[in-house]
Amino acid sequence: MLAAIVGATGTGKSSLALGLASRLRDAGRDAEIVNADAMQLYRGMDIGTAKTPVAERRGIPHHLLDVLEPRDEASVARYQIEARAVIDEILARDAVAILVGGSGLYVSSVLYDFQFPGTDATVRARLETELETGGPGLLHRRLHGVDPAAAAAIGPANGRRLVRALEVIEITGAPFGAGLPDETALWRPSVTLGLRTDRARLVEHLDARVVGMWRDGLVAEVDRLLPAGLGVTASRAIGYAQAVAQSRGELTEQQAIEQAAALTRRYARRQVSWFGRYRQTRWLEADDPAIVDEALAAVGA
RNA sequence: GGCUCUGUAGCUCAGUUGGUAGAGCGUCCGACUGAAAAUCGGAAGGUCACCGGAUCGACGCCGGUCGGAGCCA
Repeated sequence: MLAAIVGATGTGKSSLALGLASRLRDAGRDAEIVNADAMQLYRGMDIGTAKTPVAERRGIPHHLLDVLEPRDEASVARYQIEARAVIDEILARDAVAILVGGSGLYVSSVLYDFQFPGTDATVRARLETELETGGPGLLHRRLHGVDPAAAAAIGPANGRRLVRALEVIEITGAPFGAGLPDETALWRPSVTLGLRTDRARLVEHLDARVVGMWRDGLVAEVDRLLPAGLGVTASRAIGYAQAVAQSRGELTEQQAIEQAAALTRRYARRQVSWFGRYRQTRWLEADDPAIVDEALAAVGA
Protein backbone atom coordinates (compact mmCIF):
# COMPACT_ATOMS: atom_id res chain seq x y z
CA MET A 1 0.00 0.00 0.00
CA LEU A 2 1.32 3.40 -1.00
CA ALA A 3 -0.02 6.50 0.70
CA ALA A 4 1.05 10.06 -0.01
CA ILE A 5 0.64 12.97 2.36
CA VAL A 6 0.73 16.36 0.67
CA GLY A 7 -0.10 19.96 1.47
CA ALA A 8 1.48 23.32 2.13
CA THR A 9 4.47 23.68 4.38
CA GLY A 10 3.58 23.92 8.03
CA THR A 11 0.31 22.02 7.86
CA GLY A 12 1.66 19.04 9.80
CA LYS A 13 2.47 16.50 7.09
CA SER A 14 5.42 14.95 8.93
CA SER A 15 3.50 14.75 12.14
CA LEU A 16 0.55 13.05 10.48
CA ALA A 17 2.89 10.60 8.77
CA LEU A 18 4.40 9.64 12.10
CA GLY A 19 1.01 9.32 13.72
CA LEU A 20 -0.28 7.19 10.89
CA ALA A 21 2.79 4.96 10.88
CA SER A 22 2.60 4.47 14.63
CA ARG A 23 -1.03 3.48 14.51
CA LEU A 24 -0.39 1.06 11.69
CA ARG A 25 2.45 -0.48 13.64
CA ASP A 26 0.23 -0.78 16.72
CA ALA A 27 -2.20 -2.66 14.51
CA GLY A 28 0.52 -5.05 13.49
CA ARG A 29 1.23 -3.45 10.14
CA ASP A 30 4.70 -2.12 9.29
CA ALA A 31 4.98 1.34 7.79
CA GLU A 32 7.94 3.32 6.49
CA ILE A 33 8.23 6.97 5.57
CA VAL A 34 9.74 8.26 2.32
CA ASN A 35 10.72 11.90 2.05
CA ALA A 36 9.42 13.92 -0.90
CA ASP A 37 10.89 17.25 0.07
CA ALA A 38 13.72 18.48 -2.15
CA MET A 39 15.49 20.41 0.60
CA GLN A 40 15.28 17.66 3.21
CA LEU A 41 17.46 15.57 0.91
CA TYR A 42 20.37 17.69 2.12
CA ARG A 43 22.51 16.53 4.98
CA GLY A 44 22.96 19.15 7.65
CA MET A 45 20.02 21.28 6.55
CA ASP A 46 17.79 20.51 9.48
CA ILE A 47 16.46 23.57 11.25
CA GLY A 48 15.43 25.50 8.15
CA THR A 49 13.77 22.51 6.50
CA ALA A 50 11.86 21.51 9.63
CA LYS A 51 13.27 18.01 9.29
CA THR A 52 11.91 15.58 11.87
CA PRO A 53 14.72 15.01 14.41
CA VAL A 54 15.91 11.41 14.71
CA ALA A 55 14.83 11.34 18.35
CA GLU A 56 11.26 12.03 17.31
CA ARG A 57 10.99 9.39 14.62
CA ARG A 58 9.62 6.76 17.02
CA GLY A 59 11.69 4.06 15.41
CA ILE A 60 9.83 4.40 12.14
CA PRO A 61 12.25 3.96 9.19
CA HIS A 62 12.71 7.19 7.22
CA HIS A 63 14.09 7.13 3.69
CA LEU A 64 15.72 9.71 1.42
CA LEU A 65 16.67 12.14 4.14
CA ASP A 66 20.28 13.39 4.26
CA VAL A 67 21.27 11.76 0.98
CA LEU A 68 22.88 14.81 -0.65
CA GLU A 69 25.62 17.21 0.37
CA PRO A 70 24.55 20.87 0.27
CA ARG A 71 27.07 21.53 -2.49
CA ASP A 72 25.40 18.89 -4.70
CA GLU A 73 22.58 19.67 -7.10
CA ALA A 74 19.25 18.02 -6.58
CA SER A 75 17.53 16.43 -9.56
CA VAL A 76 13.91 15.36 -9.85
CA ALA A 77 14.75 12.71 -12.39
CA ARG A 78 17.23 11.04 -10.08
CA TYR A 79 14.91 11.45 -7.12
CA GLN A 80 12.10 9.76 -9.05
CA ILE A 81 14.25 6.68 -9.69
CA GLU A 82 15.48 6.43 -6.13
CA ALA A 83 12.12 7.07 -4.51
CA ARG A 84 10.35 4.54 -6.67
CA ALA A 85 13.04 1.96 -5.92
CA VAL A 86 12.74 2.54 -2.19
CA ILE A 87 8.95 2.36 -2.33
CA ASP A 88 8.98 -0.89 -4.26
CA GLU A 89 11.29 -2.36 -1.63
CA ILE A 90 8.93 -1.30 1.12
CA LEU A 91 5.97 -2.74 -0.73
CA ALA A 92 7.89 -5.97 -1.26
CA ARG A 93 8.15 -6.23 2.54
CA ASP A 94 4.38 -5.97 2.62
CA ALA A 95 4.70 -2.72 4.55
CA VAL A 96 2.89 0.57 3.98
CA ALA A 97 4.97 3.22 2.22
CA ILE A 98 4.10 6.75 3.27
CA LEU A 99 5.39 9.37 0.84
CA VAL A 100 5.56 12.72 2.60
CA GLY A 101 6.69 16.05 1.30
CA GLY A 102 5.89 19.45 -0.05
CA SER A 103 7.87 19.51 -3.27
CA GLY A 104 5.03 19.20 -5.76
CA LEU A 105 7.11 18.17 -8.74
CA TYR A 106 8.86 15.52 -6.67
CA VAL A 107 5.62 14.06 -5.39
CA SER A 108 4.09 14.06 -8.85
CA SER A 109 7.16 12.43 -10.35
CA VAL A 110 6.65 9.43 -8.09
CA LEU A 111 2.88 9.15 -8.02
CA TYR A 112 2.08 9.85 -11.64
CA ASP A 113 3.33 8.99 -15.09
CA PHE A 114 6.09 11.55 -15.31
CA GLN A 115 8.82 10.77 -17.81
CA PHE A 116 11.78 13.08 -17.84
CA PRO A 117 13.71 13.33 -21.08
CA GLY A 118 17.46 13.38 -20.60
CA THR A 119 19.75 16.29 -20.09
CA ASP A 120 22.93 17.37 -21.81
CA ALA A 121 25.36 19.56 -19.92
CA THR A 122 26.89 20.98 -23.09
CA VAL A 123 23.58 21.88 -24.69
CA ARG A 124 22.29 23.37 -21.50
CA ALA A 125 25.39 25.42 -20.87
CA ARG A 126 25.18 26.83 -24.38
CA LEU A 127 21.51 27.73 -23.94
CA GLU A 128 22.15 29.33 -20.60
CA THR A 129 24.89 31.43 -22.12
CA GLU A 130 22.48 32.51 -24.83
CA LEU A 131 19.91 33.35 -22.19
CA GLU A 132 22.50 35.43 -20.43
CA THR A 133 23.61 37.37 -23.48
CA GLY A 134 20.49 37.41 -25.67
CA GLY A 135 17.80 37.47 -23.02
CA PRO A 136 14.69 35.28 -22.80
CA GLY A 137 13.10 36.97 -25.83
CA LEU A 138 15.69 35.38 -28.11
CA LEU A 139 15.01 31.89 -26.75
CA HIS A 140 11.27 32.46 -26.86
CA ARG A 141 11.36 33.39 -30.55
CA ARG A 142 13.40 30.31 -31.32
CA LEU A 143 11.07 28.05 -29.34
CA HIS A 144 8.10 29.62 -31.09
CA GLY A 145 9.64 28.54 -34.39
CA VAL A 146 9.96 24.87 -33.43
CA ASP A 147 7.19 24.39 -30.85
CA PRO A 148 4.61 27.21 -30.86
CA ALA A 149 2.41 25.53 -28.26
CA ALA A 150 5.26 25.26 -25.78
CA ALA A 151 6.34 28.84 -26.47
CA ALA A 152 2.82 30.09 -25.80
CA ALA A 153 2.49 28.07 -22.61
CA ILE A 154 5.84 29.08 -21.16
CA GLY A 155 5.75 32.72 -22.12
CA PRO A 156 8.47 35.13 -23.25
CA ALA A 157 9.99 35.87 -19.85
CA ASN A 158 10.50 32.47 -18.26
CA GLY A 159 14.15 31.93 -19.08
CA ARG A 160 14.53 28.90 -16.91
CA ARG A 161 11.79 26.90 -18.59
CA LEU A 162 12.63 28.19 -22.06
CA VAL A 163 16.12 26.77 -21.67
CA ARG A 164 14.80 23.41 -20.58
CA ALA A 165 12.24 23.24 -23.40
CA LEU A 166 14.84 23.98 -26.06
CA GLU A 167 17.22 21.50 -24.46
CA VAL A 168 14.62 18.72 -24.57
CA ILE A 169 13.70 19.46 -28.17
CA GLU A 170 17.33 19.45 -29.21
CA ILE A 171 18.02 16.15 -27.44
CA THR A 172 14.87 14.28 -28.40
CA GLY A 173 13.91 15.93 -31.66
CA ALA A 174 10.33 15.88 -30.41
CA PRO A 175 8.11 18.74 -29.19
CA PHE A 176 8.39 19.67 -25.53
CA GLY A 177 4.70 19.89 -24.88
CA ALA A 178 5.05 22.16 -21.87
CA GLY A 179 2.02 20.79 -20.13
CA LEU A 180 1.62 18.29 -17.36
CA PRO A 181 0.23 14.90 -18.41
CA ASP A 182 -3.50 15.11 -19.04
CA GLU A 183 -4.47 11.88 -17.42
CA THR A 184 -3.00 11.35 -14.01
CA ALA A 185 -2.23 7.70 -14.55
CA LEU A 186 -1.03 6.29 -11.27
CA TRP A 187 2.39 4.69 -11.10
CA ARG A 188 1.18 2.33 -8.36
CA PRO A 189 -2.20 1.99 -6.65
CA SER A 190 -2.10 4.74 -4.05
CA VAL A 191 -4.16 7.06 -1.94
CA THR A 192 -3.34 10.71 -1.46
CA LEU A 193 -4.14 12.55 1.75
CA GLY A 194 -4.11 16.33 1.46
CA LEU A 195 -3.75 18.61 4.44
CA ARG A 196 -5.41 21.97 4.24
CA THR A 197 -6.00 24.83 6.62
CA ASP A 198 -7.42 28.30 6.73
CA ARG A 199 -5.04 30.70 4.99
CA ALA A 200 -5.02 33.30 7.76
CA ARG A 201 -4.20 30.72 10.40
CA LEU A 202 -1.53 29.15 8.23
CA VAL A 203 0.16 32.51 7.64
CA GLU A 204 0.18 33.21 11.36
CA HIS A 205 1.71 29.81 12.01
CA LEU A 206 4.32 30.13 9.26
CA ASP A 207 5.45 33.57 10.43
CA ALA A 208 5.92 32.21 13.93
CA ARG A 209 7.77 29.19 12.63
CA VAL A 210 10.29 31.32 10.76
CA VAL A 211 11.01 33.34 13.88
CA GLY A 212 11.43 30.04 15.70
CA MET A 213 14.00 28.83 13.15
CA TRP A 214 16.16 31.85 13.85
CA ARG A 215 15.73 31.38 17.59
CA ASP A 216 16.73 27.73 17.22
CA GLY A 217 19.98 28.62 15.49
CA LEU A 218 19.46 28.62 11.73
CA VAL A 219 22.26 31.15 11.26
CA ALA A 220 24.67 28.95 13.24
CA GLU A 221 23.61 25.97 11.15
CA VAL A 222 24.36 27.92 7.98
CA ASP A 223 27.76 28.94 9.35
CA ARG A 224 28.58 25.25 9.83
CA LEU A 225 27.49 24.49 6.25
CA LEU A 226 29.23 27.37 4.48
CA PRO A 227 32.85 26.11 4.64
CA ALA A 228 31.96 23.09 2.49
CA GLY A 229 29.89 25.29 0.21
CA LEU A 230 26.24 25.49 -0.78
CA GLY A 231 25.26 24.51 -4.32
CA VAL A 232 22.81 26.36 -6.52
CA THR A 233 19.83 24.46 -5.15
CA ALA A 234 20.68 24.58 -1.47
CA SER A 235 21.72 28.22 -1.55
CA ARG A 236 18.28 29.17 -2.83
CA ALA A 237 16.40 27.42 -0.07
CA ILE A 238 14.04 29.71 1.79
CA GLY A 239 15.58 30.77 5.06
CA TYR A 240 19.05 29.58 4.06
CA ALA A 241 19.56 32.29 1.44
CA GLN A 242 18.53 34.88 4.01
CA ALA A 243 20.61 33.40 6.81
CA VAL A 244 23.65 33.42 4.52
CA ALA A 245 23.04 37.06 3.66
CA GLN A 246 22.72 37.88 7.34
CA SER A 247 25.89 35.98 8.14
CA ARG A 248 27.71 38.05 5.53
CA GLY A 249 26.33 41.26 6.96
CA GLU A 250 24.17 41.98 3.93
CA LEU A 251 20.92 41.79 5.87
CA THR A 252 20.01 42.56 9.45
CA GLU A 253 18.39 39.75 11.39
CA GLN A 254 15.05 41.47 11.19
CA GLN A 255 15.33 41.89 7.42
CA ALA A 256 16.39 38.27 7.00
CA ILE A 257 13.45 37.01 9.03
CA GLU A 258 10.99 39.24 7.20
CA GLN A 259 12.23 38.11 3.80
CA ALA A 260 12.19 34.45 4.76
CA ALA A 261 8.67 34.79 6.13
CA ALA A 262 7.43 36.49 2.97
CA LEU A 263 8.97 33.82 0.76
CA THR A 264 7.50 31.09 2.94
CA ARG A 265 4.03 32.56 2.59
CA ARG A 266 4.42 32.72 -1.17
CA TYR A 267 5.78 29.19 -1.30
CA ALA A 268 2.84 27.85 0.67
CA ARG A 269 0.47 29.46 -1.80
CA ARG A 270 2.18 27.78 -4.73
CA GLN A 271 1.98 24.45 -2.95
CA VAL A 272 -1.75 24.85 -2.41
CA SER A 273 -2.05 25.66 -6.09
CA TRP A 274 -0.01 22.62 -7.16
CA PHE A 275 -1.64 20.03 -4.92
CA GLY A 276 -5.09 21.47 -5.48
CA ARG A 277 -4.92 19.95 -8.94
CA TYR A 278 -4.63 16.40 -7.60
CA ARG A 279 -8.02 14.95 -8.31
CA GLN A 280 -8.07 11.77 -6.25
CA THR A 281 -7.16 13.43 -2.98
CA ARG A 282 -8.84 12.92 0.36
CA TRP A 283 -8.63 16.37 1.98
CA LEU A 284 -8.26 16.56 5.75
CA GLU A 285 -8.43 19.62 7.98
CA ALA A 286 -4.99 20.18 9.49
CA ASP A 287 -6.34 21.02 12.95
CA ASP A 288 -8.88 18.20 13.12
CA PRO A 289 -8.19 16.39 16.41
CA ALA A 290 -9.27 13.08 14.88
CA ILE A 291 -7.07 13.49 11.83
CA VAL A 292 -5.03 10.33 12.41
CA ASP A 293 -8.22 8.27 12.63
CA GLU A 294 -9.44 9.75 9.39
CA ALA A 295 -6.11 9.15 7.71
CA LEU A 296 -6.14 5.58 8.91
CA ALA A 297 -9.62 5.05 7.56
CA ALA A 298 -8.71 6.62 4.23
CA VAL A 299 -5.69 4.39 3.87
CA GLY A 300 -7.82 1.43 4.79
CA ALA A 301 -4.82 -0.71 5.53
C1' G B 1 7.16 81.86 16.67
C1' G B 2 9.80 82.45 11.54
C1' C B 3 11.73 79.97 7.11
C1' U B 4 12.17 75.67 3.93
C1' C B 5 10.67 70.86 2.43
C1' U B 6 6.70 67.40 2.60
C1' G B 7 1.49 64.55 2.63
C1' U B 8 -0.21 59.89 -4.30
C1' A B 9 -2.39 51.85 -3.77
C1' G B 10 -1.33 47.95 2.61
C1' C B 11 4.37 49.70 2.39
C1' U B 12 8.48 52.54 -0.27
C1' C B 13 8.03 55.95 -3.93
C1' A B 14 7.47 57.85 -9.76
C1' G B 15 4.29 61.25 -12.02
C1' U B 16 7.81 65.56 -17.80
C1' U B 17 5.17 72.65 -19.68
C1' G B 18 -2.72 71.55 -16.08
C1' G B 19 -6.52 66.89 -19.99
C1' U B 20 -9.39 62.72 -13.45
C1' A B 21 -2.81 58.23 -12.13
C1' G B 22 1.89 54.35 -12.49
C1' A B 23 6.22 51.04 -10.63
C1' G B 24 8.50 47.73 -7.10
C1' C B 25 7.27 44.97 -2.87
C1' G B 26 3.00 42.96 -0.25
C1' U B 27 -2.09 40.61 -0.98
C1' C B 28 -5.23 37.24 -3.99
C1' C B 29 -5.59 33.77 -8.31
C1' G B 30 -3.05 30.72 -11.84
C1' A B 31 0.80 28.00 -14.84
C1' C B 32 4.39 24.26 -13.86
C1' U B 33 7.90 17.24 -17.01
C1' G B 34 15.93 16.72 -14.98
C1' A B 35 17.88 23.63 -9.97
C1' A B 36 10.82 23.17 -8.24
C1' A B 37 11.83 26.14 -1.07
C1' A B 38 12.97 27.03 -8.51
C1' U B 39 11.01 29.95 -12.69
C1' C B 40 7.06 32.73 -14.61
C1' G B 41 1.80 34.85 -15.81
C1' G B 42 -2.78 37.43 -14.31
C1' A B 43 -6.01 40.28 -10.99
C1' A B 44 -7.79 43.28 -7.13
C1' G B 45 -6.58 47.76 -4.69
C1' G B 46 -6.20 54.99 -4.84
C1' U B 47 -12.70 60.67 -3.53
C1' C B 48 -3.86 61.89 -5.47
C1' A B 49 -4.43 64.71 3.37
C1' C B 50 -8.78 68.23 3.89
C1' C B 51 -11.53 72.93 2.46
C1' G B 52 -12.04 76.80 -0.90
C1' G B 53 -10.44 79.70 -5.44
C1' A B 54 -9.02 80.89 -10.63
C1' U B 55 -9.67 77.53 -15.14
C1' C B 56 -13.78 74.46 -20.19
C1' G B 57 -10.89 71.11 -17.15
C1' A B 58 -6.46 70.31 -11.21
C1' C B 59 -2.51 65.19 -8.29
C1' G B 60 -0.24 69.39 -10.68
C1' C B 61 -1.54 76.59 -10.20
C1' C B 62 -3.31 80.21 -5.86
C1' G B 63 -5.12 80.72 -0.63
C1' G B 64 -6.27 78.41 3.86
C1' U B 65 -6.73 74.08 7.52
C1' C B 66 -4.65 69.70 9.59
C1' G B 67 -0.39 66.11 9.90
C1' G B 68 5.03 64.98 9.20
C1' A B 69 10.62 66.50 8.61
C1' G B 70 14.57 69.92 8.91
C1' C B 71 16.87 74.73 9.82
C1' C B 72 16.78 79.47 12.47
C1' A B 73 15.14 81.89 16.84
